[in-house]
Amino acid sequence: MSEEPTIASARKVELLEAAYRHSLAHGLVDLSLRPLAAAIGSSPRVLMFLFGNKDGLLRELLARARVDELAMLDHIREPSNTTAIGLAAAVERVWAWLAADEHRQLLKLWAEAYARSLIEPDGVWDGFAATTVSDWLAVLAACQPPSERNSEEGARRRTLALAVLRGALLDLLATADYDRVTAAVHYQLALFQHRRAAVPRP
Amino acid sequence: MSEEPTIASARKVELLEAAYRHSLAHGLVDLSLRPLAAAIGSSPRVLMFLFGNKDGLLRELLARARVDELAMLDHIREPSNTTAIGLAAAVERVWAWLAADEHRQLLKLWAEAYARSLIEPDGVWDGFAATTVSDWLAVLAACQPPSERNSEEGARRRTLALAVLRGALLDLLATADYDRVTAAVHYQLALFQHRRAAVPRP
DNA sequence: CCTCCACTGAAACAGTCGTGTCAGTGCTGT
DNA sequence: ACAGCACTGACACGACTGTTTCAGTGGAGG
Repeated sequence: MSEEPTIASARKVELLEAAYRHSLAHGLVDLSLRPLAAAIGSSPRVLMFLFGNKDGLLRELLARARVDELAMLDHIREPSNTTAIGLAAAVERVWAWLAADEHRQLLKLWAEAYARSLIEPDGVWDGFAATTVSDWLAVLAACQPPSERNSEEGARRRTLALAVLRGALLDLLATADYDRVTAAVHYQLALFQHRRAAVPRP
Repeated sequence: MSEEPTIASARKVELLEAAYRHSLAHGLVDLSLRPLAAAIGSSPRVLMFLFGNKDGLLRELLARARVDELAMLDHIREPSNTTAIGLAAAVERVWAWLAADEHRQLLKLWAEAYARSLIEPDGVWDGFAATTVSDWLAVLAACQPPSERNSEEGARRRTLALAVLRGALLDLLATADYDRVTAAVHYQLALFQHRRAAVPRP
């Protein structure tokens, strides 16, 4: 009666990786066990055995996608783990990663999960959107110099940086117009050089 | 043999409006005819008769949502139809509309349709994401003074403005942290006052 | 050798899906 | 009064869904 493993195993990670590749290509909306199993050389019976149920598989797929996302975030501050590289440099590096062709599928999957978690905040999608917001904000904060990091203006600046990156990403995913969107991001980088702008109206 | 109206009719617009309200509350992902019909006091048979098939209904729902979106865009330049109000003022007005509580559901529906059209570019969702990008960019361009409108920098500025609005919207929908996100948008408005920033590196 | 255990195949379960069929309603114009 | 049209109810069809039941594999450890 050990019908609920939920732990790792060689075959499980192998199938999860295959299912992940399939999800990157076809999205999660229409995911169903029989076609998925047929595509990755397995059977619905095995998927149920290894992941408990469909929600368990979905959860592990989202976790797998999150691994790729967090790996990117770690790479941002890589060259200098000790000194803060500044918000502008962080935005530039993140954008270089987001705009790369090979990440297009992953980012579309991310957008799908994000939107889904806005509509169905319960169950599998619970907190996905809110989690990525705080993940990214934390990384951007870590890139700010300490004096800026703890100020009110610093919080505004990193929330704004996150908005620019996410908004530009949405644009890029829809239009694939790399030049126009990248020019806009670089324009923002120039604006960011003006460290202390006039404080907005109260 | 008139089994395909696809045109307007009193009952049709009434049911479409009811289905639209239902979609705002529950999203489009799990929409299916029988529960929907039961919720809005109709029957799957009638929905099929009036909309042809489920895709027809979905198409009209997306069109209905687009009506609300375009009505907002028209309201942006309302007070002065003749003179351009400038990009910063346009962003401020759009953000006021986006951040209003009563539009939260519509904007979540919009996010869902946007993400879906990225993953399934064919069929019902065809071009939804790309269309909204160009719709909004056109409105922002119309708000720019003519001298700015046709310049390279003007194009960068409105693409950036769109990214800030969309990114801030994503943040707001996920965290509902109105104060933090609005402060970031206002910070960007201050940055926008510096009309001619240093040109980004080539 | 024999047992245990991770894994698998085939088939069936009850339920839901979109859609089609056939038969009506009830109101409108003539 | 009668024809026509917009709309509706009841029901069945085949396909597909997640999940379960039962019966096996095959290899590793005692």
